[in-house]
Amino acid sequence: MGAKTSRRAKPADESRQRILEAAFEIANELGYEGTTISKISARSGISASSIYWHFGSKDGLLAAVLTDSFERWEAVNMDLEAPLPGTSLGEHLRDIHAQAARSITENPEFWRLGLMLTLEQRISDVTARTQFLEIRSNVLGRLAGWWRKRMAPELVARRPDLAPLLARFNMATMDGLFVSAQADEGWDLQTLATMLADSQVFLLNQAASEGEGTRRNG
Amino acid sequence: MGAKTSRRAKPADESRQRILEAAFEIANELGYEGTTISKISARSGISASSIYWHFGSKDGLLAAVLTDSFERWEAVNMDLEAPLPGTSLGEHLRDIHAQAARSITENPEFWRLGLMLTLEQRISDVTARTQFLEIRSNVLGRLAGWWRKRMAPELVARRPDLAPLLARFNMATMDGLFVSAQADEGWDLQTLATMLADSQVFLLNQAASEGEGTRRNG
DNA sequence: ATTATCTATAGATCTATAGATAATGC
DNA sequence: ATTATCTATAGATCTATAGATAATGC
Repeated sequence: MGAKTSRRAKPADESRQRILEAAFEIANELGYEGTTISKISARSGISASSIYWHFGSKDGLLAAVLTDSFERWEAVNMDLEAPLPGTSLGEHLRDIHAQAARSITENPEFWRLGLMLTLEQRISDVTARTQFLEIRSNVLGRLAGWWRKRMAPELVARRPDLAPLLARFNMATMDGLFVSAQADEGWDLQTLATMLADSQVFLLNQAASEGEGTRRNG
Repeated sequence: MGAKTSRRAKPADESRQRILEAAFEIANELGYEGTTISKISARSGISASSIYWHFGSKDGLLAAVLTDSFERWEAVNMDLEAPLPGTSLGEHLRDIHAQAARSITENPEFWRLGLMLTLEQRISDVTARTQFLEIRSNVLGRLAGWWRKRMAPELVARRPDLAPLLARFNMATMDGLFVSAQADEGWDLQTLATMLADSQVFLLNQAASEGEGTRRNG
């Protein structure tokens, strides 16, 4: 009943966008396995066959969802700057981590989706999972580069493993804070971010002083 | 074809166990949403109706899976001891975290399942999810208690928030190492565990020395 | 009688495609 | 002609239950 549905009312890819949004929301709530074309169709109001027309397959759709949401996430979260002159490394790190902690609570969607894809263990035929793992490894590389610039050249030469380790320690802790925030709203993420910043400064100093005169043991 | 299936060949709850195992494996690979009675039936070789007879519902089955796997996990992972006399806190922590890192790679199943349940955001009608969150909060409480015993009474009185914070920092980092290990096999978890131990000792000392004469600012 | 299993099946949901149809761009 | 949509539908899979059947424990 009511007006006959007019086909092709929308310009170009407004529908595409609606589908991506609905799929992103559902994948975020339920993971890859819980995301079905049916649910996406119901939420977006666009027929299942149109979804297939746009994306070809569930795998293709989820891959597009990941790319699309990554672009938005990256714009907000990946500006790694050098500390301003006059700012200590410790202060700067506290700022950076505080910002990261804020983004964990304010827009957790992209990272949550990625972590769910990481934990779901299908043999690897999920394109979106592979994409996320690549993004993750890329972010890690950028973090390591940032750390390398904060280290004295002598230290970089003596401990080439240190920058990647600090980067990994960083990412691991942030992943952990992320999961914690999902499990329980009551965490004081700001304080925990400060603890991480202070720990990193300590670890860096520890490594630097180990080299002064003494040969490392092990 | 072949011999007619004999019903009720098995004693008491051997079947129950087979179902739990199959369900645990599948839930581990695919999360709650990806776990279906059909798949469990196929993997365990036990008919769907028998599964319903044993567990009543999918929710009931997954709740049983979580309880059952938690018991096995707890037996291996939750013996928090005091440091032996003559061992420094730092050395002891390194041991503890090294052990935790080993268990992350050696039997990640229970914790992975829990994290997947945590990240999947269904409104909360999943009993297993609630159970895991309670377990998590319980583990956190035990960790905080452990830390409190390592702190001078004066410090406990002055910074009652410190033990829970160290516990949370600990758990967050371990969650993060866990996720990292799932994403990429190449991590040197032992070194990262050492970094965590050293950081905690540093944070504890930092808090202790802050109280010597100076009033904390903020 | 109770316990534990099976087969069969209803009804929902899911993936994917075929084929019709309407708007757009030549 | 191409683009973007819809309805209809096939066939698979899923949840859950009914009802039959066999072993066990009185």
